[in-house]
Amino acid sequence: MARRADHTRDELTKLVLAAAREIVVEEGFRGLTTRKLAARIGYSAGSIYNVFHNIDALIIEIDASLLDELFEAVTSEPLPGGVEPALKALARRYVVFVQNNQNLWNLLFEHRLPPGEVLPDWYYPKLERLLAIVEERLRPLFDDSDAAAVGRSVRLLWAGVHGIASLAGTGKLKIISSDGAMELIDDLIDNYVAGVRANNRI
Amino acid sequence: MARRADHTRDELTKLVLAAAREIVVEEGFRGLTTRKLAARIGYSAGSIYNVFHNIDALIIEIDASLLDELFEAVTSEPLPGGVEPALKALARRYVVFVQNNQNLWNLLFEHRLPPGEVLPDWYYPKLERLLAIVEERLRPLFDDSDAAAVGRSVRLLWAGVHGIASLAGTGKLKIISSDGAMELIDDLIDNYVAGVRANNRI
DNA sequence: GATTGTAATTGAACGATGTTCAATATATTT
DNA sequence: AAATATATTGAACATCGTTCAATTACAATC
Repeated sequence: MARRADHTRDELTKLVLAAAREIVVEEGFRGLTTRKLAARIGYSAGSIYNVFHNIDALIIEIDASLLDELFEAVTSEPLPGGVEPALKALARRYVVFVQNNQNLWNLLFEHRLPPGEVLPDWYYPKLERLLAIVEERLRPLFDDSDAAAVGRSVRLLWAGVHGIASLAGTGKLKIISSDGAMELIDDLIDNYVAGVRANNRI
Repeated sequence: MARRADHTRDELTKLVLAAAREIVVEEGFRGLTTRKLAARIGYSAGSIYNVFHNIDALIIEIDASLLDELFEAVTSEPLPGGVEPALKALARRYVVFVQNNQNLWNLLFEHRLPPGEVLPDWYYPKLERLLAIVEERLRPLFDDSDAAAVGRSVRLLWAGVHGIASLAGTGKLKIISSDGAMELIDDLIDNYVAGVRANNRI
């Protein structure tokens, strides 16, 4: 059989992506194989390669859509005023999103590109605009001239929250129960921001 | 061929472990395969399964020895006095160790057990005694009665440093240059500890 | 409408992977 | 010397991602 006209190239792309997400949601990212994917959409494994260069490219696409959805989840409602409340609300939405999308989130953070491969250029802005939300709320704590310090804080908080959520999610370190993650994050924000206030006297 | 007496069971175990570490150091943890491992020690792939239940068990063993070495690296010299200097020194030794053992460290934090499998009981104390070092230095910041708060801080700082080192190491988020990781960690310690001091007034 | 060109789809194949296991050969015990 | 136990192997199994010649349907051209 060849050249069915069941779907356009574009439809097929979306079909593959949707089926891949389903598999990851149901079975985790170890369950995502080309043959299972092909079976689910009623095409052959080879057809996937007509639409994606390889499985890594597929995964990157899923990751990208996840980041878009995180942005959506984090910005859909207005944030409360005040630095700490805003940051805590952001972190809470982040953690809730991660918990609601555990398997997909694991895909995003546990998947490693083969050595030498790099993420496509369009990928990074999706992250940057997430960082920008944090930066906006953090800026009042710093002197206008000290843009470097703000950038540092944003990245530090992002990495910190990621570290907590990651260790809580995998349980690998047995450090943090999933419930306790939010507690730790609140602690981090409370004390870090207090420290910044104290050290910057603003 | 069968039943050579080249090595005792114990020697073979150590041979396998040593060869596995070499491979990971040289090629990253994706390079670690049973056949390559077998070839390097001059045995067949099947022999590895005489000594380790499977590859995951082997990796856990490598992880464990790495944690032991980290403990060694972190405690070999006395820490400076004062909370911030001690914590920063600890973090610095941690980061240096991670940088000096990048591929092995990636193995430790990127390897995931298959769903359902759990780490053996003897694994966790190796982590706990690392956390205990941090806790010892952090305790002066807290009221004696507030043991929960100290525990939170320890785990939070550990997860935060892990998050920073992890994102710096993988470059996946393009957030942090490897050089900048230490800067972020210092920032975290400086401001977090200042915040704890301010909030606890001790 | 017939001919040509283009692009999609497949199934088989390739070289890997982790793991299992009967067969075998050596040590050890009786 | 015979019997038992154990270490070792190599082939086999079921996977995996990926490639590609062959096939077929559609689109463009005449």
